[in-house]
Amino acid sequence: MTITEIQKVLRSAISETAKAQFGVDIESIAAETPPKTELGDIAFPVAFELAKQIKVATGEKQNPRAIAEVLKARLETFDFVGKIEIAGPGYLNVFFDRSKFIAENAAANPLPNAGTASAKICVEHTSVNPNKAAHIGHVRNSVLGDTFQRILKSTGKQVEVQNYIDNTGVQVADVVVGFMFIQNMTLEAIKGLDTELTGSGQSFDYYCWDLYARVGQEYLANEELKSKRAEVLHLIEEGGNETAELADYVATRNVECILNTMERLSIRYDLLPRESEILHLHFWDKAFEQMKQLGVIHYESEGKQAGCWVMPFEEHTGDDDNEGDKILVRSNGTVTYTGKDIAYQMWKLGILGLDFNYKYFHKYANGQDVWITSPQVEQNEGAIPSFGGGETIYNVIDTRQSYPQEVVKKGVAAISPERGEKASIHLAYEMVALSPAAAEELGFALSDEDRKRPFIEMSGRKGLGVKADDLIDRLEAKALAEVESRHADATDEEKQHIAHQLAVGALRYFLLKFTRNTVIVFDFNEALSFEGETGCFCQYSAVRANSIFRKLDETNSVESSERRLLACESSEIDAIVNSETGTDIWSMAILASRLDETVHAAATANEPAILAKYTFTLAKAFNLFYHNHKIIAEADDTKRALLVVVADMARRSLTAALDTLGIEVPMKM
RNA sequence: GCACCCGUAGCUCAGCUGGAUAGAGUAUCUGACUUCGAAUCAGAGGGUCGCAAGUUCGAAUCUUGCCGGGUGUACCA
Repeated sequence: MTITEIQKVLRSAISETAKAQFGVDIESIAAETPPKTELGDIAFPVAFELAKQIKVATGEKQNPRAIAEVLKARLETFDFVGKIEIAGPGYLNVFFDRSKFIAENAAANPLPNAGTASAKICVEHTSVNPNKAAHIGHVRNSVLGDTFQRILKSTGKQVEVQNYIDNTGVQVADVVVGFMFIQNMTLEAIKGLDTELTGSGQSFDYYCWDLYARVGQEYLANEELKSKRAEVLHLIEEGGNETAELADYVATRNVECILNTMERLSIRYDLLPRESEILHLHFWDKAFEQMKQLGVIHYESEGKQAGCWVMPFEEHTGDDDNEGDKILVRSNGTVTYTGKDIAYQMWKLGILGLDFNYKYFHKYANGQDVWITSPQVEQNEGAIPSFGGGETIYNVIDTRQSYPQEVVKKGVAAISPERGEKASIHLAYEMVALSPAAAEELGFALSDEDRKRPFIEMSGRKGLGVKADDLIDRLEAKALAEVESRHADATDEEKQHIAHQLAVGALRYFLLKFTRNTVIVFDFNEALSFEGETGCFCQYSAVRANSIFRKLDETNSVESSERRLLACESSEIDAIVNSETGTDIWSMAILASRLDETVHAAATANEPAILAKYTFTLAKAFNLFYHNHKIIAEADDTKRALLVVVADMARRSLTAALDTLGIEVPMKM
């Protein structure tokens, strides 16, 4: 039995006993992991809760320890239980039968549910405006989203990953203004520039990064240029004209660049839904009609918002400057982002009654396909997968967009009350900001006031930010130097591959170790570190584990060791595992067995950091285990077999945990 | 004004639905490479969990108030 199964059995036994012996119904039974192995493998603080309930029901005051005694007698009858202790004021501490547990879990899959299909879940992440290169703030979004979808898959869910392309928004319009009215370039000229850039090893999205910042600066001084923005935006939204064609080229090229950046980090998508299709395939019109009929929005005929369609928002009141209600349709008839997102989310949930057209976009190096939406029906080779229609949808979006996301959620819930607000989940996360020192390191002049601030927000408009590709390049270069110093004999290709794996591990772990609602104040030293709580540390631990198994001969292989353990008396194993030095062997085994439980906890709490922390703890525990036990050199046959089996449990669990974080284990490092 | 987030070791952060002696990393100091790889391990010092009340057998965790920092409240996204 796995830990999860054992917990389930124990919980229901406690619940039944509570009902039978004390007449109390207890809805949820908390199970804890004791702070130390010496205190047990699972702890139930349930006796305190029961004492309280009994007092409420009968007025009778019972001692928690006496209640725990009754539960103890019941739980002791299970064969997987070694012993039970009542500790402190009434903790019920359960100790597993160690030899039995190891024998049963030695060869178990650390993630038993992965791959078992169920109702589909849609995860939207990345959704970078396609007008410039991605910076590390965008990468936090993508890494969180990608890791979360991996976590969901590890719990057995079927997941579809979408990256929304806002190809008709203001930000794309700004770069288009830059190309057309600052650079005076036609579409042909831009294509020529693109070829030129590619030829000289530069990238289109970097060029746009600088151009976008320049447009932002020019707007401040040039009113005429600023007036072009609305014009251009209108033409892009309308489509079927030269400006729209130019914008489409610019946006698509940026999408390609951003997808390349993300692929460097093992982040891939199934579908790229575009905003232009939301408009041209009349998704909004349909959602708009439904909301009008249901009365969830209304037309404002007077006041500040006269001429607009708005959704009321009572949760917080407006002030002198702003109304509390949210505008979905502007007085000029155009739709806001929030409005379009309502239509998009309805499609994601399969309640819109319309579908996109699809075009094959790209095959990733690993064989995965990514599709993009299209205004017209396309001739595709092979079948188009079925997109959208998720049972639950997760939207990985900056916490600064919490307010419009609440509006979207309310709109969707109003149209589909039976699905309700639980169907759409905003996976919010705090921004990645720069320390004043980091901003200056990037060459930005700061005012004295700025220098006193706790952090400086990154800004695409100002061109202030750490570009993702730059950081990955720096990480790879640094890792390569380290690999070079340790494995000078390896081929260049091999060394580069390892350096790449280490860079990905470092960056992904760095962005995952913080919980979602922590602002990451970016620091170059910390982000570029390979020591301490880093991805590299976890990878190193796994690499060491693997090197042991490469050196084990046939008679000591994992399979032989498992056979040897099964053949010997359990008392013999118990003698080792229950001895003083054996306790940390057991600690290693039980910790390695908690991956499945941890992945479920991370999925339930929508918090990938829980898994990152566990992975680090596991790696640390293995390093200690590795230090304290000489596995290959162990003289005692049974103990050696036990060490091999436990080390194997640890490395498989560590490898699976890292894989769920999107981090590979190098061959050597 | 209103809504949301944060305040825990010098610094950066964990702390699960209230539970056992509040933990990591980093920095500082000390020790360990003839070994399955030292990108590692061990040890030491370092805490009024912002402040104050309340609920409870029990509070870093829940409630209220205050102080300090941040974000949002756009006919941007």
